[in-house]
Amino acid sequence: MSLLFSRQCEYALQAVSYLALHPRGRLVSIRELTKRLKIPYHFLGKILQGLVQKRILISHKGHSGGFALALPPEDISFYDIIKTIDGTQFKHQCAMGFSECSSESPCAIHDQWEKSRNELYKLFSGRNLAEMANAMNKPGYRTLKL
Amino acid sequence: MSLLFSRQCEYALQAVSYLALHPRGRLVSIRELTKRLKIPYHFLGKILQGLVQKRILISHKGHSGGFALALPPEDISFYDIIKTIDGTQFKHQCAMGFSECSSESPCAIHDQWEKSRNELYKLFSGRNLAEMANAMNKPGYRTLKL
DNA sequence: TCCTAATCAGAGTATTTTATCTTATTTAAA
DNA sequence: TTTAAATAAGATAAAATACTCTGATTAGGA
Repeated sequence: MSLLFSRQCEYALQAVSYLALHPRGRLVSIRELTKRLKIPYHFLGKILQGLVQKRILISHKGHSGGFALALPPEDISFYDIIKTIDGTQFKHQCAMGFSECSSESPCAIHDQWEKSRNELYKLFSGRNLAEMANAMNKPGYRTLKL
Repeated sequence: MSLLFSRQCEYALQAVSYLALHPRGRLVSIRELTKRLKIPYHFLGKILQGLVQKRILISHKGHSGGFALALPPEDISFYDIIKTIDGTQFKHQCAMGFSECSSESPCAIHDQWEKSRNELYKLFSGRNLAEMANAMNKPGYRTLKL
């Protein structure tokens, strides 16, 4: 089971991060992405297709084609990806699964969870892909490098 | 899609919270629980069966049977429930889905996510059901009351 | 021009999760 | 002692998610 996001969404975040490490406009093939990220080939194809339709990525068919960010990395946040794939439920959902949970009618852990959730929301929406890429290029980071 | 935990786990947390509101040892039927919590009858039956096998609950068959906490509510935390149903992945898992993510080989958001995750872990493991029940009995709380 | 390496698109399959059905068993109360 | 109200347990169904396959289209390069 995945934790915060669906598999699809996790894969999308990974792929988009990888694209952000490349110079603007440079096309990266599904082949390269799936090899590097260990994601099933056709599954990633589908996911990226979706992001093209949502105008987050662009793609070129044919020989030496591939995918690239549609916008400058400064203008894309993780949350932009998350909401196109998993929707916006992240901002509202109760941790215990109560549908009617709110500050007027809270569950036993409503306030604390809301606090953590807001911090996470800030993390995902407040930083753009350029900042992410910078962080990944610093010496300590090793998970995703060109 | 559920967020932090599986549906099963959410239902279990709801049910166990409801049991904690009752006097120690008082049996509550599946019927009452599912009515009160709007959980599918047989599905909750299965879930509670599992918690009985894990010795978190006790059950009595037959007329006026039902379920109750196996231990004093002071000795049960949300995390006790979570780990029997969803396992312990919550404590380790990377938000971006990288399997090799760690402080030695972190992803772009590793540190911040770890911080939030630890706070959440404290929330779920550091408070017991008695404290939860107290919180739920205070005036402001309305989601779950007897 | 023709071949090959790509994505595109949609259908199809597999797996996991969620939910239901059915029958058996237990037990308190009438 | 009978009956009704419970849980136990296994089988099955439905839905959601994850993944695969295939054929079409596109476009660069030999």
